[in-house]
Amino acid sequence: MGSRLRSSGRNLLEIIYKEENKVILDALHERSYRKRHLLFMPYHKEDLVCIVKTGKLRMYMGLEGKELSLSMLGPGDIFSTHSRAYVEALEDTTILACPVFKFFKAAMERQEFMLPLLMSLGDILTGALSIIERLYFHDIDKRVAAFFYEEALLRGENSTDGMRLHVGLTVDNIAKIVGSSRQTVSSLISAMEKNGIMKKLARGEYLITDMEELRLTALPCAE
Amino acid sequence: MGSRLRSSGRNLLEIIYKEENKVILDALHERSYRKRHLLFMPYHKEDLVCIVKTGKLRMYMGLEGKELSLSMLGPGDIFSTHSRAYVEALEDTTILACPVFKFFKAAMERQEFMLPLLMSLGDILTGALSIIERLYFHDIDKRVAAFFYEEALLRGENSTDGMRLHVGLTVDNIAKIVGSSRQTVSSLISAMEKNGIMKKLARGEYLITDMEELRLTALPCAE
DNA sequence: TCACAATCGTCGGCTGGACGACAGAAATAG
DNA sequence: CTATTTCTGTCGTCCAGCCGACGATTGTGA
Repeated sequence: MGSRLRSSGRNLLEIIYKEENKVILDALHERSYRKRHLLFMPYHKEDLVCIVKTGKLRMYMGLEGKELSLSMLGPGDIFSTHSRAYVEALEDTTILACPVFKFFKAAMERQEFMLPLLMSLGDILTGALSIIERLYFHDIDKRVAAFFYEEALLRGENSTDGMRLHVGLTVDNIAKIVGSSRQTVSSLISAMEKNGIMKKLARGEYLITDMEELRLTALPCAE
Repeated sequence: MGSRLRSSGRNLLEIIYKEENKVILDALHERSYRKRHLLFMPYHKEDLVCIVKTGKLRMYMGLEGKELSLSMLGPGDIFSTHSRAYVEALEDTTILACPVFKFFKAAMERQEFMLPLLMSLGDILTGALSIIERLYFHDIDKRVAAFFYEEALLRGENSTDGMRLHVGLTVDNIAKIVGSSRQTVSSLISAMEKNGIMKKLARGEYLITDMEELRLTALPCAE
């Protein structure tokens, strides 16, 4: 998901497991959590930098029952606890955590690590700007279409009757990602089926029957 | 403006002008622009890091006549051109610019600079998350009240009849900052006057007559 | 100083989309 | 396997706030 707050890549994990970058790995401590565990609340008092080792996390903001998913984090992704976001485990997960300043000191000694780290931070900021842009400038029909279009580009599989897409998310989950209500997203998916663009096969499974029409619907939200 | 995309401080300027950090200053090139000049368009082809030396810039996103101000940048603030934002000069401005990787190399040699740089990036990301939160979770009346409340905390001046506040922005400018239309912000200001909370003295000048009521109106948007 | 541009307050119409509700279907847990 | 929980599609009501329009006021530049 290109518009999400995450750095894209396993670079960070590969780098810290190199022998010459041992100082960084030594600064990090493993923590494991079970599925559904709420790892961090907003303004967590420990000011940590964390790297996901295995598993999957969801970072989101919430207020009065309403939620906005900021990102789905996987292995190699980095995040900090000094923010107003919740972090929950979507599956059993292991992270590598370190107090911020200790992390900085270690990172400062390894240029090989520092550059991808900065690039990761840059990616996260780009993702935040993308969320802002979408929420402010684009209506929800564009945002939903863009969501599916981008998912299809990333993980769609061609088949005889169209492009199969295993999203692995419920309609409610998708709604929290695109910043809308479940009911609205549901009816938009229904409309796309009526328009011959996409068909819901089962929970989390879709068939995109007209990729070009989906792209046009998503414009200019997805480009 | 606490919720804006800017790092708060002159640290970066002070640091790069120290003799021992000459390598960083040598990497930066001065560029000057007149008031109203559009410095950078979205996806500017030069991938630059810039630090404001003097003057004032506005960074904003725009689409089809609609704009959202992301931040007001002043001396010591840092930004990059690799983004989907426009950058315009609000007054005559001088910036120090450098290609990203060259900047990184120089910064990597000076730990004294690197830490405040990372903290600046952290501040910018915090600001982005704050914008997301406000746009998504709070109605416009809260956002407007929060805007004035925070401005008052920063630069309000006590007087006999209340707190004088020189914002220096038109209603239209404020609307672009809080993410709304001029008409809506105007009518909200009018309502606050009717409710005895704040009074508009002149363009960009306000008198806050009930700071506590303003704070309550702004909750939970401003905390 | 004057002409013009920018700013502004106000009104009313319109719309995007949230959301409660409900019945049915699918998945999960014991 | 069964009971329970989660998910879902659909409908209809409601409302936050956008936006065109217009006349008045203020600020700027020559």
